[in-house]
Amino acid sequence: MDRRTKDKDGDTSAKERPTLKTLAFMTGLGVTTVSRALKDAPEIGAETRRRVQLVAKQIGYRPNRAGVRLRTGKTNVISLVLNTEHELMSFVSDIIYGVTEVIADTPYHLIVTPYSRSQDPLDPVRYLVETGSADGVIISRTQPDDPRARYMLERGIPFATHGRTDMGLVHPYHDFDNYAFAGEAVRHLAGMGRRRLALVTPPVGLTYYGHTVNGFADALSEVGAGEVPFNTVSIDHTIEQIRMRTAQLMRRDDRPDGIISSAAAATLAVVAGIEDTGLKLGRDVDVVSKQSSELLHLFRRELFVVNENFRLAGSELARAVLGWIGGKEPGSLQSLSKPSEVLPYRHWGGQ
Amino acid sequence: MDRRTKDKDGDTSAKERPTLKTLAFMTGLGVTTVSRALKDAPEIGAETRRRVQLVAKQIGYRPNRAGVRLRTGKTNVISLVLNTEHELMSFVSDIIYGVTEVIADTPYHLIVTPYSRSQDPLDPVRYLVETGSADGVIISRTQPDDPRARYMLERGIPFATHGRTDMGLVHPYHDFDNYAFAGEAVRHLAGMGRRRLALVTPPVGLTYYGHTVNGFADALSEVGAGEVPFNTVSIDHTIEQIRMRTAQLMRRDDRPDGIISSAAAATLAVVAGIEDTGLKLGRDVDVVSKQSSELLHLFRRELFVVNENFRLAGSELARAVLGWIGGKEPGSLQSLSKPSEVLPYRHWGGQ
DNA sequence: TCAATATACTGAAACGTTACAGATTGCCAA
DNA sequence: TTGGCAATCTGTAACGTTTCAGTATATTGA
Repeated sequence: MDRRTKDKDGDTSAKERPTLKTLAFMTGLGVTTVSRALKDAPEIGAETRRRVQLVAKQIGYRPNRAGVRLRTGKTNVISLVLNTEHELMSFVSDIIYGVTEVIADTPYHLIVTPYSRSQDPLDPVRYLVETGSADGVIISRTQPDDPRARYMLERGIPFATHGRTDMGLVHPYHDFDNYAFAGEAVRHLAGMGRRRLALVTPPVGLTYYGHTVNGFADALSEVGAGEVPFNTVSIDHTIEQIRMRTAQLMRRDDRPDGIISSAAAATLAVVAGIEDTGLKLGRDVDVVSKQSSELLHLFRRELFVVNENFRLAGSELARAVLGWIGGKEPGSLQSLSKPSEVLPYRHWGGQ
Repeated sequence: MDRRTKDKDGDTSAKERPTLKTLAFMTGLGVTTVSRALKDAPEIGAETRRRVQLVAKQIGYRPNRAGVRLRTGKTNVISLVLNTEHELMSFVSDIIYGVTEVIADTPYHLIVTPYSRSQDPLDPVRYLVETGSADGVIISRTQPDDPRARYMLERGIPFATHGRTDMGLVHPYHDFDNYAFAGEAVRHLAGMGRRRLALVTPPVGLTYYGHTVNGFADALSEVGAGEVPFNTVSIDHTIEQIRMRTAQLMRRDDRPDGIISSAAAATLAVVAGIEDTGLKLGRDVDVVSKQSSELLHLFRRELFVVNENFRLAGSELARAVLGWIGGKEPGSLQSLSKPSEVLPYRHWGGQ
């Protein structure tokens, strides 16, 4: 018989990954006892518990995920559901880092579940739930009446949304206060004497479109400034479209003297469109933009920015899902991130 | 007895997810037969096979991943290993989309495994291999003598690297031809009469640092231009550092009249640094930069760009790992992406 | 002293899948 | 007729884990 044949108990070759059976053999206990000792079950003697845990640590035991998952249904997986066409570049990378930061010292893995324009956004969520592929889900591009949230609420699977819903249903979320952002931006521009403001909106249909538009409108009437409608684009449009439409806008007689943009990439296009018409940023028009990385000031120093931290969003969302999975009240897992004040140009790094 | 109690065979409640047992019950066959019929095993009758597959499709049977994984060890998971500090934003999002595009119609899931500055880059890879968490791994920031590639080669786990190694070992990779990029950039600048060129390099230690530097040096001597050493920064440095060091560089007597930058974010900082000293892009100095999204021309129209497609890289890498898993020769799963020509400003979208 | 009870541990079964080692049937050659 | 063989199908075991239903021993109360 081959000398390296694996024993029924324990390992002779020391090559295979240790299992509960290995631990049971080494400690002289039953696998049940070992299993319970590792999870601090009450009916295990204190010394036995310590002994088992010591040995487990020594030989680097790690529970087999497939075993656990098959037996308990627990996947130890969080899924981040992303739209492969319309998510912002910076959003994807930062939110992933934020999530991984939080789950780093948990047994959780992060899987990325994509969907594209052609698909119903509900598809990937349905897949995840039906196949039981994740213990928790994070979705973005949240809508006021979001079928995905409704579905997951029905099926009882923990999730968190980036952005709020407005369905009268309670669930964890993290959101940036876009109402406040738009308001601050308007007040800032008004404070500089700008009177005719235009808004580059978030995608129509998403909840924060409403927040932004309302913040904009409320602040406009508060400061007594006027709106120049600019409904032909949103930040979901291509750079080229935004640039062209901005140029069209700026050639009108009633062109705005202040523009507020909901995303950095759109802002680049807006500025290009402005300059295409020969107008000058800071003289003819001022622009306030949200950004998620410190790049816009390099682009044009005349830009005003408000920072939105997507890495924080990722962390908060991960914490929220884990909290729900861990049994906390969904209602207690909601957070709203306040915008920074509007920041003007400042010189970095130089002495 | 509760009426909704689950039968030993089949489902009465029709609420649970179908398994092989469900299928076996419905077709009147044994689970073994069903299992084999679903994977087109040869010893199953043609009609039985069709019948089983029909029923399976009808009731939406999906193999339980945990069951398969426990039994076979196959995880159906590809892991993308990312550095949470130094990866480029655009890299992360595009490469993820590229990968998901390819694995979309396979049973594979993508998990993101992060590591940070404080950790040995080998750690996450070791974790993946030791716990058997993935069938294939994709790594970036590849080094000429890469311990991760060496390790995975030893352990026999399929992987692909973004960037090449130089260890005399064969493995799948996808790379951008940075030697060609640097060469093209030099020739372009020389063609405009630029004679003293500086290079903002990739991170020292990565393989493509060498490729870039060599392409730069070879082309310099080919066209008879000179190098202005600029070794105090790489694209891994912060925006602020690059900006400051560029300004220092541009204040020297022997300042360059042409700069080549290996990444778009660094280019923003370089341009800012140039302008901090009162010099003008296009007049005093020309800059050629790599970019992965069409943004630099919006930034300064005088910039010259070469496009690198990270989404393509993601797809190629995914194809490569899947190929290796599927039994193809590692040596046949290598691809090199040629740079586009150097592109000057052009106006988009306008009529 | 005896039963009741608490304490510490254990084997067997089950989750869903695949691989192994048959079992059954029909057909053909000798 | 019989033996052999191909074509189809099947039960059992195993992957590693947790849960269920115990068992054995010591401790307690009366």
